[in-house]
Amino acid sequence: MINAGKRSGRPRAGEERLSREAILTAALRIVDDKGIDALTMRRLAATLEVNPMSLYHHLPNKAAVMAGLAELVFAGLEQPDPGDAVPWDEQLKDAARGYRNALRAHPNLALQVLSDTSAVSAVVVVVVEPFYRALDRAGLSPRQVFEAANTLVDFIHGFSLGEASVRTENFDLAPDLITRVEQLPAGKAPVLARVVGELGPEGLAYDFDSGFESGLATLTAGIAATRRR
Amino acid sequence: MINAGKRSGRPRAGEERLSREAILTAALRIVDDKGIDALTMRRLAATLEVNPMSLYHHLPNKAAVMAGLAELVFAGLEQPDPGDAVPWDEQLKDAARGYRNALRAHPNLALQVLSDTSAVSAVVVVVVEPFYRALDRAGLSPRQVFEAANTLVDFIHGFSLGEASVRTENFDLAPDLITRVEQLPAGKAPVLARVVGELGPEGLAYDFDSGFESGLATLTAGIAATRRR
DNA sequence: ACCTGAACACCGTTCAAGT
DNA sequence: ACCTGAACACCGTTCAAGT
Repeated sequence: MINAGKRSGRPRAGEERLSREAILTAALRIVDDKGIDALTMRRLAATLEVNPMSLYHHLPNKAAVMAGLAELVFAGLEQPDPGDAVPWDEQLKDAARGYRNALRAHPNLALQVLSDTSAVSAVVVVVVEPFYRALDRAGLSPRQVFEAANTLVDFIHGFSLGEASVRTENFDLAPDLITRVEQLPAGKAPVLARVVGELGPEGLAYDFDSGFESGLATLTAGIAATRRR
Repeated sequence: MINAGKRSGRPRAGEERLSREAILTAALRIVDDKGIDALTMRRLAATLEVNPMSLYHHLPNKAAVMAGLAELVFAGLEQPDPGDAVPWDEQLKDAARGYRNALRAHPNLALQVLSDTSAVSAVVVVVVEPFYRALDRAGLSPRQVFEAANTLVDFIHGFSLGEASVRTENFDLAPDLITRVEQLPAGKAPVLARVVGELGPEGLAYDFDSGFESGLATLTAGIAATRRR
């Protein structure tokens, strides 16, 4: 209790203990350390050694805290763009890897961010330029650029959702999938059962990195195919 | 107040007012009508005209209610498989459309389901067979089938996430995107700005159906390309 | 202007008591 | 076995009062 003898009322000049930024930083720490459910206004205030109500002078409500977190995490995200030195598809893949890494940096927050339309569109608009640049270089029409970028972003979101869920729950995909397949009624999903059987536990030991690369390879190949028509 | 004179204690035989199924059905109705946040144990009990605590005799806690909802919605989902009468890529697209439609049927629930690993893997294992069948027919190796199916499912999840968010918030993509692009610092995202400008409001009037089809086209083209190596 | 304390209207859940 | 009532330990937020 460093601040046990705290007084109420307005702090003296230069003594403000609270600011929007300080609140959001503390909130991000809670989310990263204890998960999204652990973030309550009361707990947040407690870690700042402040009355819960003090927060409301800097942020209007809890939703604003959430939105502020999304902003905090992604606003500073600058995509390192390899530029025209590499082929367009490498440029595109690099942009995708950067975006995935950004979403991965705060897995507890990612679930929240990806379910929040306005957070997503704020983030996407900041992040998407390298995608557009690469797709433009590939020779796509404006409409094709727009659609390909959307498809790629959707893939990254879906992938990151799975990745974040697994991270926050510490669960092992391969045994889970095998068990589930075994529990299905016999003959219900023959091809699935055969493929899973042929791959075996080693083959299914899911590696998120190679799964992501595989998706990128498929998507860039598909985009390249679209281009030539 | 139909049941104002309710008594406590065990109901007579054949008089049970509560069951797991009745609870979940009522819960789904609340979620569909008022959104996921409106689903509280106390409110759920109220709509069933029952004491909140009675629910705990049928489901251990609120998380079980959520999981039960995911199960309820997707367990009965049978994919209409056009079978080998159509080319593999049409079969694949049909399976994807069916899965998207299933996620779309309860948009308020979709956000929840897609953030819940165990719900997702339970759903996926039931839904994924037609994907495997089509990809197998395309001549992919087991490993390629596995990876292509994952990529496709990730795309559908990311797409559905965006679709569900927009539905639950009733928001218009095109003006939002244009405004956001205009608010970016000049020169920050030149290609994005140019593409958005060339498409114009009409070109950006986002149609989820054609966005989804565009993604499917790219993915199937990419899968076809992978196959021939 | 900024922080506080008490209060309001909620939550999910435990536990002992009814029939 | 199934339902209930009271209680506990929380929430987010409003409002009036301090300095």
